[in-house]
Amino acid sequence: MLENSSPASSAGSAAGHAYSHVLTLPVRAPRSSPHSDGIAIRLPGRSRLFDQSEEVGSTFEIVQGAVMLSRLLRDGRRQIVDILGPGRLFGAVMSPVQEVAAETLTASEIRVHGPDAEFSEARINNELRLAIDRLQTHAVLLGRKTALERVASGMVGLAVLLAGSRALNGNGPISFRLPLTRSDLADWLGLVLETVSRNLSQLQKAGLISIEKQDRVQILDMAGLKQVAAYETKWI
Amino acid sequence: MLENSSPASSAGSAAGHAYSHVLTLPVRAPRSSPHSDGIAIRLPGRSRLFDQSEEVGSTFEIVQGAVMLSRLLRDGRRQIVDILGPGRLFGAVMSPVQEVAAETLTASEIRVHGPDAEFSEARINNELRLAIDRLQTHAVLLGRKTALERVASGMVGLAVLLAGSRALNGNGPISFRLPLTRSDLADWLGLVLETVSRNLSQLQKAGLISIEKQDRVQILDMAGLKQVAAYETKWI
DNA sequence: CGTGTAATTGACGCCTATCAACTGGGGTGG
DNA sequence: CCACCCCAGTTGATAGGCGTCAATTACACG
Repeated sequence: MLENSSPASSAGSAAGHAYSHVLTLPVRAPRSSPHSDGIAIRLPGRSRLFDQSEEVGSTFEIVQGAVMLSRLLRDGRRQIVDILGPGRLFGAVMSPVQEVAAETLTASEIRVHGPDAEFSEARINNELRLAIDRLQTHAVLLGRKTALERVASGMVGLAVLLAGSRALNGNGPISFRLPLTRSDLADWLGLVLETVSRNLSQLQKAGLISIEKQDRVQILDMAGLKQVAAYETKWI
Repeated sequence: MLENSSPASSAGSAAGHAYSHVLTLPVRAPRSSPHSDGIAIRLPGRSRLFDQSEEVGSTFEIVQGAVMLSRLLRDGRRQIVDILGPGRLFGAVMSPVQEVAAETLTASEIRVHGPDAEFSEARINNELRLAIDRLQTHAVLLGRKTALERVASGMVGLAVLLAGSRALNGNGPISFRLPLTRSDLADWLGLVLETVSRNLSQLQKAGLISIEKQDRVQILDMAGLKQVAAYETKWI
């Protein structure tokens, strides 16, 4: 027979979650008038917005903060498929049947729009196209980059997300708090957490970044980091 | 210093292309009246529709056949990010600035719509959402599946694309011609061509598929294949 | 029938996963 | 306020899966 040892090892990182105090808030569509532009709610980090395969009628708009979208295989393997920052939409408008789970990474302000909320088609199309572009970029990372390139790419991407796109070109040192655990990073970059840790250390030894207190990241040489990341020229 | 040996090995499979007689047809927007529903053209397999980073004003609609979208890293590493079948749209409407190259896989009939073509917003949104769903599914494959699972998933996906979605549930043997070389499959599944070949052989030895003349595929046990593929239940 | 390219298969090596021990930082309770 | 605990993170040793290199076979096309 055909022995296929599916590595359900990363299941541990998916099931037993990083933060035990995850609040699963019953976020539901606001009962307000139609055509409202939604109510804004404040959520702590690690709040579950909705689960994979859950029926979701609302569309969510990130006012500030960050949200990750992830998929699970039945044996528990997890892939974080996207990470979103301010301005981005997700939820009902982005996919009729939810195929992902959504969770805040940092304390966030999220605007919740009911099923009858009116977005301009141009806005929706634009958001959908942005999502496709990010997913295609990530496919290249997952399919064709080495572990070191992935980790470097991840740091560049998070710097842009958390410190603004000026991070890409400005040459002052950029710093931000890592809102992802090593296990999250691994599930985003298609690695295991030890490999993420090792390669972060390597980037640090090379003088490209520095990490303090495990989650304070400072990018010391953005140009060098992008080069290691095999970063595509046209981005953002 | 930081030694990063980027595996530009798959460059060979990207640069020196599989079929040397690729015709780069100057497909341009039809000069016909606005609001036309486009002209249909017939193309042989391996016709390049547009290149990565090329300015493309037209939107393409697959009447019949199949098209692959791919991205290249500067060192030549290639990732096939999506494979499309009849009914699908790609080109201008799908992304304002092209970030992918598009090439037919099989002899195809493609409808070319000029920049001012009118698609219903619902149609466009639906196409964009489908693309996102496929890309998310592929991210799970690239980030979290083993080589055997990837190859099995690829065969299931191609069966659906080339033999219709009835392939998924019907229990008669499904057969189709593989329109991808082993090198293409590798660039799609995030592997090298030898690994693809080995795992196809393994699926064959397990009695799940059979391959004749290198490109005649027959799926003998779809249920078993889906199981090996770690195929998600809700699909198509 | 001969040639060129794709595909298969084998041998080997390396990168990343796995397993395990240890370290560090934050929170809590005495 | 400090000591302890718990869990995230780091680092090392080892293993294994997939990539690499190379030789052979199969197939398509003249």
